[in-house]
Amino acid sequence: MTDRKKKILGVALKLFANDGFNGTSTKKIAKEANVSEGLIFRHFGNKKGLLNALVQQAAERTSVLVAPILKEAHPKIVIQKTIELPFTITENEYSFWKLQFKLKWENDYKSNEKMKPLLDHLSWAFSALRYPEPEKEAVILNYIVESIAIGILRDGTQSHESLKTFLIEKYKTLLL
Amino acid sequence: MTDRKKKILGVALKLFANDGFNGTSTKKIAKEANVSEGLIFRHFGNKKGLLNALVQQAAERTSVLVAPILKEAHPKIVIQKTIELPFTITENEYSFWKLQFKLKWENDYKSNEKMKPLLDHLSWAFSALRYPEPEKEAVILNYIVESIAIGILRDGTQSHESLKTFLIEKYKTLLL
DNA sequence: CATAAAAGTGAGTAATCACTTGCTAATATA
DNA sequence: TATATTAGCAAGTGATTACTCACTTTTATG
Repeated sequence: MTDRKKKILGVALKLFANDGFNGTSTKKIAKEANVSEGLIFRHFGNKKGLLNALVQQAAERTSVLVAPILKEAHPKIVIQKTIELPFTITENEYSFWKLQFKLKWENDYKSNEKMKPLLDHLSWAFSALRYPEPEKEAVILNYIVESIAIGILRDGTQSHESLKTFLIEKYKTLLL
Repeated sequence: MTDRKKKILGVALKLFANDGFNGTSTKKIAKEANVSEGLIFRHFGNKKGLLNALVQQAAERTSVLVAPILKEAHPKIVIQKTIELPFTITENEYSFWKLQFKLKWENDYKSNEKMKPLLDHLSWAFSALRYPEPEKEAVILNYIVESIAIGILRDGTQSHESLKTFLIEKYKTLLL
């Protein structure tokens, strides 16, 4: 991948995340990336192709992030690592996640199956710990984690830091 | 408020919720509302003015929905009613809530203070029930409820119905 | 009933949109 | 080194955009 192509992707990610897909013109992307507008279409075909490239990058990045949890064989640590997940977001990844969460509302990009493996592994963990309704516990924890991620994207990490230990302790003491 | 004005608001709500603000043209709104395009600008000044009118309607509607919980004086019922909140969404309100949640990602309409009174009342309820960290419990429950609402908007009510009783039971048994 | 205000229309308008085309510069490959 | 392929640019293109304006129709009010 050429430097200019990477630059286009980076700028598009930031602008799509902030101003939305329809709120961002290809002209603005080109200008901010110091690139001719035509180059965007040379590389990505059309505007939607540019978004698709970003979505594919995101899918790969997500699976990398979730992989260590899926490999984890100790149920308690699976839960702990899941809780810690949103707190591993660094500021330079904000645009990335912001776009991810925004796209969940677009009809074309619902794809909630990306988190399915994590949900299944969480169910297994709760089941191993003898929770009476492991699937529901998994869904709830997944919801909590997603909301925290959204909250962090809105207000920053440190405002939620105390929630992390609180949740970890909460789930720790509930395990008997 | 004239019939045509109401019609414009209704159509705009649906289209903004589905296709986004920037993804919806005033021409399309006018056509679907059987109204001249100029009338939109006569009534709302500009396109953003139309969105603002919808946002204001939403604020009023939200406070009406939350009001009975805020009046509730029994902490256990405050929690139960909060859990039940997302399940009171009917299908004809989907567009309304969809737009609400989408707007949370727009820089101009973050306004998360709308739910602040509910959050405070939840804190009070958990405090009254001798939870060691009532504020955090309130935040978590609020997150859960928001996520359920989002899930319902995505997959419908009945797929989440079992979660309701599960959560109510969960919070019931934890109270000593 | 007269008249002013409000509601409503439809044909514009300049600006912006995503995208194309014809071309040159760089890079890879034989 | 010759040549084919890819990367990149500048100047377009028609379509669409939010919005305006001159005008007519309806409603309210003294």
